Amino acid sequence: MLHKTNGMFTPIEENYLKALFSLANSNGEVNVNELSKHLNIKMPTVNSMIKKFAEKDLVIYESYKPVQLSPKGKKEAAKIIRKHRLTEMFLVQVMGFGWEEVHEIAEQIEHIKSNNFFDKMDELLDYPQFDPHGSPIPDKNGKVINPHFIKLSDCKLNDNVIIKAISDSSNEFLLFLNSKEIHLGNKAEITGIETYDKTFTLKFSRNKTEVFSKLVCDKLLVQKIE
Amino acid sequence: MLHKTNGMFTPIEENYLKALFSLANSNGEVNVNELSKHLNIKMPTVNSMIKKFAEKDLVIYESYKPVQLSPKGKKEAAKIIRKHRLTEMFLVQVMGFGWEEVHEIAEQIEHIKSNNFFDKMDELLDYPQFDPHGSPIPDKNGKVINPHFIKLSDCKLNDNVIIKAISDSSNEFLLFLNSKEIHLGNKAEITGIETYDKTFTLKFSRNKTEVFSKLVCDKLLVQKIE
DNA sequence: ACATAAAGTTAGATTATTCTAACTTTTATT
DNA sequence: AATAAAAGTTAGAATAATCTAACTTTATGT
Ligand SMILES: [Mn+2]
Ligand SMILES: [Mn+2]
Ligand SMILES: [Mn+2]
Ligand SMILES: [Mn+2]
Repeated sequence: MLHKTNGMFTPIEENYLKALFSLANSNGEVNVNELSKHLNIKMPTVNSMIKKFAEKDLVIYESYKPVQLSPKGKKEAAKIIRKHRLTEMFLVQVMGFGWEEVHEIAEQIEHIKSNNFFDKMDELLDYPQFDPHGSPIPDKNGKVINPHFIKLSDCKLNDNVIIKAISDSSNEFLLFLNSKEIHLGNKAEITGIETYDKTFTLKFSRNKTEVFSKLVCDKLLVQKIE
Repeated sequence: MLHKTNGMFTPIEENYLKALFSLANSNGEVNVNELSKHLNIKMPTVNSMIKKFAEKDLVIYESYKPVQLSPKGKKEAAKIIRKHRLTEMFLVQVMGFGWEEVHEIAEQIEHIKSNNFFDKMDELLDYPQFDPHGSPIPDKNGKVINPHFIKLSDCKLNDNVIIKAISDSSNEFLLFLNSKEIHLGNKAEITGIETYDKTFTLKFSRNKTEVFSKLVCDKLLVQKIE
């Protein structure tokens, strides 16, 4: 048989690639230990997969050093993240799921082998730039834009902001936001900042004011307006 | 660890179950050999899976005899077929795919583990009874209705029929029907039957008459009207 | 009925992914 | 610097799904 040449990965390999992409620090490095914890797979297993990836030139790797996705690996990872985020957007916009329901399903659908399928989603959604949690959707070539949103907690008194994304998409946080009826795109003015504990008061409209702890404000990514 | 109790199958097991369901003859029996050919998996491999299925009470099996799905196995198979057919309908109706494009994608999506996902499809499609090829969609409990459509080739001169389903969903046949602009739901009158070779002439409307070979008429399933 | 062919089974090997236990290297702490 | 802890590796085994080769049973065709 001819040796495998092209970019066809198993769902398992795809999950490793995504994890490597997400966990990369500013130098693009990932510790085997972090990867192991993130994937909930023991270190020796992760170690063998890393070695396999090094063979396939998906990562740059030397024993006892952190791993780094190669340009090729980064591109492949971004393509899978694209499928994940497109799927989440599709599930919310077309199928009517809540943003707290989509991650688990997208985690599976991202592995479907059919470019047509994801192209059709893209078309139906009119080529969205962001997923339902405000994360950017990589393009078909694996290029990701960096929208440089800022943390709400880094804003000043009287700033006017739009909520653009969240840095924690856990069920608990999403359900918390649901309970306060906070959605991406909401505009608000910062009408108070408690200096003692950095609690923010936000005025969304005449009849809607909310008080958020620093914990929450750290997770809300915004853009200033005006 | 506790032993696995409930109905959670691997995609591979699900494909075996579906194949057993589809290949069953009138007595519900399937030969290992047919199964092997259908799945494109060698007989010894199929043999071991059958034995595993027998352990799990999904099939009734004795050495050197044909296999039979148990009631439990039949129910599980029908649930997967339900997901396959719902998906095909969704891909055509909601996403705008052609009926010749959906099978391969559905073959993968049928394995997604999320009842919510398929329930949402069902709801969006308003609880369809048939897939895009006219095959009945089993209900949530694995119950399948038998619509007893008849072969066009079994109809008589001057019969009026509606095309309800096709018994061959191969790409070639679907593209042939596309080229003639034949769709499910089309009505026609049989205006001619060549006795020599059973070629049918069908009048679809004032300006549309088609001549179909017996090969084609055998694959078109219809309902008589009036 | 006997021989051959077809279908089905068993045995043993292979690949992918995972684990635990034991070992090595690197990092942190006294 | 010595030691302990953490991180990383290696070795060896397990499971699921697959294969080929060899064997057995059943069916078929004279
Ligand atoms: Mn997600
Ligand atoms: Mn995944
Ligand atoms: Mn199909
Ligand atoms: Mn399938």
